[in-house]
Amino acid sequence: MNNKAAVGSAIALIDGNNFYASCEAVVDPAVRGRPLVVLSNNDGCIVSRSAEARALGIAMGTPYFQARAELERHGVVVRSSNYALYADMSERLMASLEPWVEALEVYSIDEAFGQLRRPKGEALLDWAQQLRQDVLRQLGLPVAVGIGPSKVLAKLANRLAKRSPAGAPPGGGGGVFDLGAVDDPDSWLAALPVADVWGIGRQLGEWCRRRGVADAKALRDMPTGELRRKCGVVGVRLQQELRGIACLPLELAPAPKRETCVSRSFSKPVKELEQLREAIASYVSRAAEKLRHQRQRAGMLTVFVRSSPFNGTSLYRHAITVELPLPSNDTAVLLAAALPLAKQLLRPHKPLQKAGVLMQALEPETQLQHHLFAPLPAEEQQRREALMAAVDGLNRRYGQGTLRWAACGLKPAWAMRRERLSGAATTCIHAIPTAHAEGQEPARFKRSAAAARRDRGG
DNA sequence: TCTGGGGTCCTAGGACCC
DNA sequence: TCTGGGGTCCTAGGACCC
Repeated sequence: MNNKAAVGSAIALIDGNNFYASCEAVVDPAVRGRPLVVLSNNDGCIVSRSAEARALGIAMGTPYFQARAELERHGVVVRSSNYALYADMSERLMASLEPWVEALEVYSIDEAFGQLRRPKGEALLDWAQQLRQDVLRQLGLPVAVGIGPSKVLAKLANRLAKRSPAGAPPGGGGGVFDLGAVDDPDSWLAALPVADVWGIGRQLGEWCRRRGVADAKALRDMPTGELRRKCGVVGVRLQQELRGIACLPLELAPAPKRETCVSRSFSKPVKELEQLREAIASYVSRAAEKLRHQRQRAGMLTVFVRSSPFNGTSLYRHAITVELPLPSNDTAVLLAAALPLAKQLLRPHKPLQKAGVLMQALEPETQLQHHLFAPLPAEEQQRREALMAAVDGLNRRYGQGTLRWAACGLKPAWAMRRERLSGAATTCIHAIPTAHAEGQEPARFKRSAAAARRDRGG
C-alpha cells in the first residue's frame, strides 16, 4: 500500500464470513445462495450457517437432532464438518492476505490481524474494499475487514463491518469498517453490547450486566480499579485496548505449543474395554502425528474419559497422567504408555461418551536425547524415526488413516458420525470437481502451494 | 438414539526452600 | 495474647477464544 502520507499505525482484523459454510459453497456451486449449515464433529451441533440459513433464524450451537425437522422443512443443506477442506482453504486465505499488510498474525482458522500504516483520510476504506474484492476473486470467499488502533478495537470494527449494510455510514459499510475514519467513535462503541467485546464471555458478560455496564463504551469508561479486582490484569489490558492504547502485540511467530490434545465424542456410548482401547490408540496415534509435525516430544501424557453430561445421571469423569521415562513422539512408545490406562479408566455401569489424550511437558525435537539412558541404540532409534516419517508422509498424501496401527481397530463401532460429508475437493486428487464451460471460472481448485510443499516434504 | 474440539492465559493456594 | 518472611515452582480450576 501507499505509505507516503502515513499518519500512524493501525490494525486490521480480517475474517471469513460464515467461513465453513462459505468453504462448502466454494467447492459445490449447487449450494450457493441456498441456506446451508455445517455440523460439528459427530454431527453434533450447528457450528456455521450461511447468510440464508441465518435469515431463517437458525441458531448457532443448536444440537442437530433438535434442529433437524426445522432444517428439513426449510430445505436447508446440511454438511458434516470437513476440516481437511477448511484447513486448506484457510492456508490459501492467509497466503492471499500476506501481500496486503506489513505483517500478518494468523489468529485462527478464519481470521488474521494485519499491521498497517494509516494514511490521511479515508484511504483505508478503499484499501479494505480492494482487499475484499481480491480475496473474493481469488478464492470465492467473502471476508469482512475491521480497522482500529488496537486489536480489541479492530475486532469491534469487524463486528460493525458485518453489521452495517451497504450504503451505510462514513466508517464503512459493505463488509468494511474503520473506527479511525468515523467522526464519533464513541457513539459506535456505545452501540455495541458489552458481550460483543473480545475477552468478555458468558461470566463476565453477566457480571457487567448486573453492574450496569451494558456496552463497549461503558466498559471502556468504568473504574479501572474495579475491573482489575474482578478480572486482574486481563481486564486492565482490555480496557487500555478499548481506549485505543495497543497493549496486545501482534504475534508473528507462533509460540511453540505447551500441550497438544486429541479428543472425540463417541457416536454411541462405550462400555467395553476393547473399544476404549481402540479409541485411545486412535487418539494417541493422531496426537503423536501432531507432535512430529510440530517437531516436539512429550514428556508426560494424560488420558481422560467422561460420561455424558446430558443424560441426567451423575457425571463420571476420570483422568490419569503418566510420565514417560524419556520424552518421545514415537507412536509405539506413546501407545505403550497410554493403553494400560484404559482398564483403570473404565468403570462398570459408567458408559463413556468421550475420551481424549493430552500430550504434556512438550519439548523441542532438536533437544538432544540423553543417549546414555536411551532405550534403543542410536541406529535403531534412527530406523524408528524413518518409519514414523514414512507413515506420516503416506497419511498426508493419501489421507488421514491410510496407514494405521492395528490397535486402533478396523471400522470401530464408536467412530465419529459424519453422514453428510462434502468431497475433499482441494486436498484429494479424486475429488476435484469438473469445471463448467461457462464463462471464466477462476482457477480455485489448484492445490495450494503449502499442500504441494507438504507432499514433496513427505 | 442424537448435545464439538483444541487451545491459551491467569490466579490462588500449597509445597518447599533458605 | 502474640508462632517469620519472602521467593519460586507447580497444579487445579476458571475464564476466555474460535
